[in-house]
Amino acid sequence: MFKKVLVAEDLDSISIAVIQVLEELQVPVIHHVKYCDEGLLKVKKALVENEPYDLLITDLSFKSDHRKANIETGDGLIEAINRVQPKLKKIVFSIEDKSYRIKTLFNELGINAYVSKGRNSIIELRNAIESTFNNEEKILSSDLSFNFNDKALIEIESYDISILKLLSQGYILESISKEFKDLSITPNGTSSIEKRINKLKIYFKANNNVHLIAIAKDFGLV
Amino acid sequence: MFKKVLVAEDLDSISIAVIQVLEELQVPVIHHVKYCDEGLLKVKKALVENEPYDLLITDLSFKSDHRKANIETGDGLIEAINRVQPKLKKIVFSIEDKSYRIKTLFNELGINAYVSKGRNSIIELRNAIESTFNNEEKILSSDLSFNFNDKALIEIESYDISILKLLSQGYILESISKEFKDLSITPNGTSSIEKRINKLKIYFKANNNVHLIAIAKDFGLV
DNA sequence: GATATCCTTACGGGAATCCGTAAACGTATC
DNA sequence: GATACGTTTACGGATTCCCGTAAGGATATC
Repeated sequence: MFKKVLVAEDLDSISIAVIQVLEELQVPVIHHVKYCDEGLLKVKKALVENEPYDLLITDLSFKSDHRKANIETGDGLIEAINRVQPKLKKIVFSIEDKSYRIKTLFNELGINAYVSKGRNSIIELRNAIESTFNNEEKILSSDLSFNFNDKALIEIESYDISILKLLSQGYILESISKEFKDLSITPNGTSSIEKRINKLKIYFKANNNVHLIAIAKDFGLV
Repeated sequence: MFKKVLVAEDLDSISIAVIQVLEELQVPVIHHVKYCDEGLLKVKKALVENEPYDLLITDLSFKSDHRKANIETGDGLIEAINRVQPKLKKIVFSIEDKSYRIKTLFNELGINAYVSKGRNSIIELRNAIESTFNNEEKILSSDLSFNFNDKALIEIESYDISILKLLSQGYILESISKEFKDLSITPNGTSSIEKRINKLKIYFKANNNVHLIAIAKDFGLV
């Protein structure tokens, strides 16, 4: 079993249960952080001291509070860790259940397992830890039934997300076009952006831009 | 201390910790349900058997799954329980931290305490349970710093929420007007609704309707 | 190099919004 | 009943969105 595990989870009500699982699995060293920044520090320190972690279990969303944080999300934490210890095994334990979000975690951040917080997630988490230890790949908790080959949501790319983000911030077409030109994002003509928004509206069955943003928010895209 | 407590919480990773707290407080009977419907049933059954609960601890949001549910939220559960056992003491334990939402819980559903899930919420929950037992009123966990007398968000009333809801569903002004006429909600002229949307835009510093809905989503108003 | 194809951009008319002003209505007061 | 006041509704012009069509540009194929 794993020898040294780091848990990044802000809610104490949840970390208690996660740590309990690790104890049951007889993990000798279990560390727990409530802030992403702290997590990165611990990983770096462990590397320097030549006693690196061999597993990270992290949440995705962290509450912000009075402390100013450099890294605010689990995504960010993983990204930062990938730069210093890319081979660290990573399990994400989060409430998020949107296939788009989860796929990018596997494909772009190289996580080993995703466990969705739910009614029977503790046993799922336990299984995921064991499977990860046995070098299985792309482990998904069983309540997530989407297919990895499903192209549907992969088609939505970062370009679309950028448009949706700006729309949700109150930008009008012309401003988006200008912003894209400044950032050298192409295509950036108002027409092209308009066309793309149209596709999104068809895809999400949205009546208008207001509706579209409401749906995008529900999907956790922005 | 309380003699019979019902915990309504779908996430097993959280309920473990909540139940642990109740055990530490020496509550002799602790029941736990993962679905709202089940919670209502248990409360009714306990009443019939003349062994009613004396405390409810509930989450607000419950994941939906294959099971078809009549009550889908903690709000709904409390509302239903209020009809059969209005004097039952109620603590809400949720991640929600929007003052608007929390105020309505106290004012309209008569909850006794609100504990926000956070980095030190278990001790807060424990305190809230004890305070509730001692008949203290309107207990808020300490990380929620808003003022009960703060008028700001109280001004947003259900009429505004209705407008925002319909907007977020892709309705145009005229359709909203028609819908309001059907439901006998007044005022229902397109002009009045337009004016109200304008006020909301000013209030939330939104540039346009798209922006407004994005903000409303963030605030958890719709 | 001619042709086809795809992608990007431009343009224009109609619909919905944004925003200010004014009329109609309801209620209270005298 | 006349007046005043606040709320609701109506109207109109400017802006933006919406949606279709078409022109311009790049690339691939022959």
